[in-house]
Amino acid sequence: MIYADVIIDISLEKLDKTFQYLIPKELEDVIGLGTQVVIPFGNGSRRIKGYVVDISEEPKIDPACIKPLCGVAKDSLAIESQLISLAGWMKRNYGSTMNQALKTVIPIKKKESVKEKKVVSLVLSEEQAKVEFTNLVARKGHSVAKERLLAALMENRKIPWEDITGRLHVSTAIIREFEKNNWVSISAYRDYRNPINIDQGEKKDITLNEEQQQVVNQVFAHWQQDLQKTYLLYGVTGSGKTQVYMELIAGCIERGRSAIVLIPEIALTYQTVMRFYGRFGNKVSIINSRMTPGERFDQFERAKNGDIQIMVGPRSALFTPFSNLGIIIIDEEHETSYKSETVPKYHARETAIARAAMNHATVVLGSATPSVESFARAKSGEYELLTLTKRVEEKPLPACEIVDLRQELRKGNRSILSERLVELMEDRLAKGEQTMLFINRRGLMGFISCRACGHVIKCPHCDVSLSLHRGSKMQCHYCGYETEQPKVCPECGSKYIGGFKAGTQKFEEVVKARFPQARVLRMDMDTTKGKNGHQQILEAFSNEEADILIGTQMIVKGHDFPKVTLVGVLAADMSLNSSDFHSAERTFQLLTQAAGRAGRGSEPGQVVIQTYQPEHYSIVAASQQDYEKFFNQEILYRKIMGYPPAAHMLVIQVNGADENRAQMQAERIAEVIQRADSSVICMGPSDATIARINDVYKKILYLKDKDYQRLVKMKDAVEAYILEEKELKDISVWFDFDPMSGF
DNA sequence: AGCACGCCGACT
DNA sequence: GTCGGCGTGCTC
Repeated sequence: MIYADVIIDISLEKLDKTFQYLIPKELEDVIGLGTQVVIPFGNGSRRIKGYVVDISEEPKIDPACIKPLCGVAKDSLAIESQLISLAGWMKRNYGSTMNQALKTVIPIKKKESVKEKKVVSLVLSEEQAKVEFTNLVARKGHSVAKERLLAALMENRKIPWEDITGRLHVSTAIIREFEKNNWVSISAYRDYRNPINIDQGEKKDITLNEEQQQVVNQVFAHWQQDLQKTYLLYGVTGSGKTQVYMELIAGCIERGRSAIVLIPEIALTYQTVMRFYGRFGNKVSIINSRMTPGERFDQFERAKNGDIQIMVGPRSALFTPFSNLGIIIIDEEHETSYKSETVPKYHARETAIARAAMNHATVVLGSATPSVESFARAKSGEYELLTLTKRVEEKPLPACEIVDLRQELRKGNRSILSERLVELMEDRLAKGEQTMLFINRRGLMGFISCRACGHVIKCPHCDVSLSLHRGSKMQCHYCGYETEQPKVCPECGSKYIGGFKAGTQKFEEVVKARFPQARVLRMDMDTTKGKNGHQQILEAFSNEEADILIGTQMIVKGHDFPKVTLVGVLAADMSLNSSDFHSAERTFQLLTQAAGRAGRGSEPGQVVIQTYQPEHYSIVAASQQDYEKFFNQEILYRKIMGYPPAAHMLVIQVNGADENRAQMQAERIAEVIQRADSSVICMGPSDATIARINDVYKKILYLKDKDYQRLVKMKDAVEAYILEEKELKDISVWFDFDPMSGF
């Protein structure tokens, strides 16, 4: 007996679960994941449509209660089926429930998200209505609901559907009856929101340089036979990867296929988007995180209807329902934002390749600093490598210097600004050129510690250091807990307790004090809170309203400031010291990108990297802008240590409010894994880096194996165990394959 | 969403 | 007792 898990019309949140149906023998070959089927539903077995989301041989309920499904729906939408089977793929490979996977793939139509409002309007004339109303009243309280509705309609001839079922509390059966009696009419209307409220960009004719053209030709040549292939476009900063993307997209559209362009959220700026509008006009749509769910939903509808051919957006744009997808481009493919942080914890790169395989489409991964994983695959021939080695207009790479902060300290300079950096900044100020100072705040920064005993002030709920904010308030970044800064150390009573000076705010003060004549701008989470906070600051800096821009990661992503000739990296090792095997890779990427900001205009650029570890290979390679040198060192380290891409990892996180129970269950899960396959390396359980968030304890199991599918099997074994154990209700288990950030 | 079931008050 | 209306809960 083969059963199918069927999800009823996904647009309805209330029926957000699957139902099991028996697959008739003659349909066993026809029905697969994503097939749209007709099923008997509810009392009276009325026939409705649903999608097959899973197939199994085990009945989940009493088999006698399972009805056979009626058949395959004829007018089934190929795109939806495809996205549903993609969701199934994600469920299998990343670990989640089918519903979680479906929700990431298909946006749920909430009431407000589809702007399709049903309105009930009165057909009866005022006199007729009065007559009917008195008739109802004459029944002396037998039809209170009908009275309510009719009275409301007499006051207001048009009432939205939700108001009737909600505010008036009248059931739909009554509205239907009114309609049948021809008392009211029900009308629905919809209109799309259009995010493109910018004027058409000026069209620039782009001519590719020889190298770019060659890369494009290489892909086109392959398209003669087949579109399905994955490329890694490795191009140094400023080599014009975007032009190549656009040429490929144009070629794709000529062939009648659509394109998806993924861009990290942080780089999804006005500038970037305008380049696409400039070239492709109204064929393009965008989605971003600032849009409401409704706006995003509308853009997906436009894609489904074929109104647009190109979708530009962050990770989630991968699920744009194009039926004739031809190419998926992932810009800055090394970015961590391509890995989902919520279950299913999918990676856009792998998922894109899986989706492309369903459409016979091309995937192009682009980066100046490819992830070690991708570059290794390109080297092994799994991806085809395309390279751009020349900067557009042959601009030289900036000159890079490393400053050893240990020596600065020996010289007696306790400031965070080295002598060399100060000297160069003064020079730029005198010449009227701009400086960017980059600070990596994702380290141990801005916390309060005691210099006498070393005690660090932490959040009582989350076990992370509190950071100092304006005034003397201290706040937890995870849960928002706030407290007053203590005057003496709560541990030893020493009064030598204070901030570790290094937040962007603090740093801005230092720079302002050192260069009182300079105009300084700061860009971080605090100053970009407003709607266009980002853009305002970047525009101000671009218009030369400031001499110095201080900021975190967000200032190094893809903005062109021609007047910037000096980039200072304040403490390169900050990211180097995190407890994550990606730390060297992250550092190299950040440094390379920060350096790439210098010398975008006519004047050559200069870069100063301050560090306590000047001999570290990622810093040396970054200063020389030598990716391959870095890669060769890094891949060696990954191989020795058995980290991806040399092996695959699976992190299993066990969450529970009761620490002992979480620990015990984590141990049980470890046993389950050992029993399932003792050759898989399984470590832990141990505490997560942040052992407790919002009073939920997190225990970590960590598996390693060369074979990804073997880890998938371990995940399946754990899932089966959880399903079996009813007493696991109070704990939750998450899977994270090849994690990108710490855990 | 739609359908049955069961409760409740009024009327034969 | 029975009938119609209305709220509630379930649908493999």
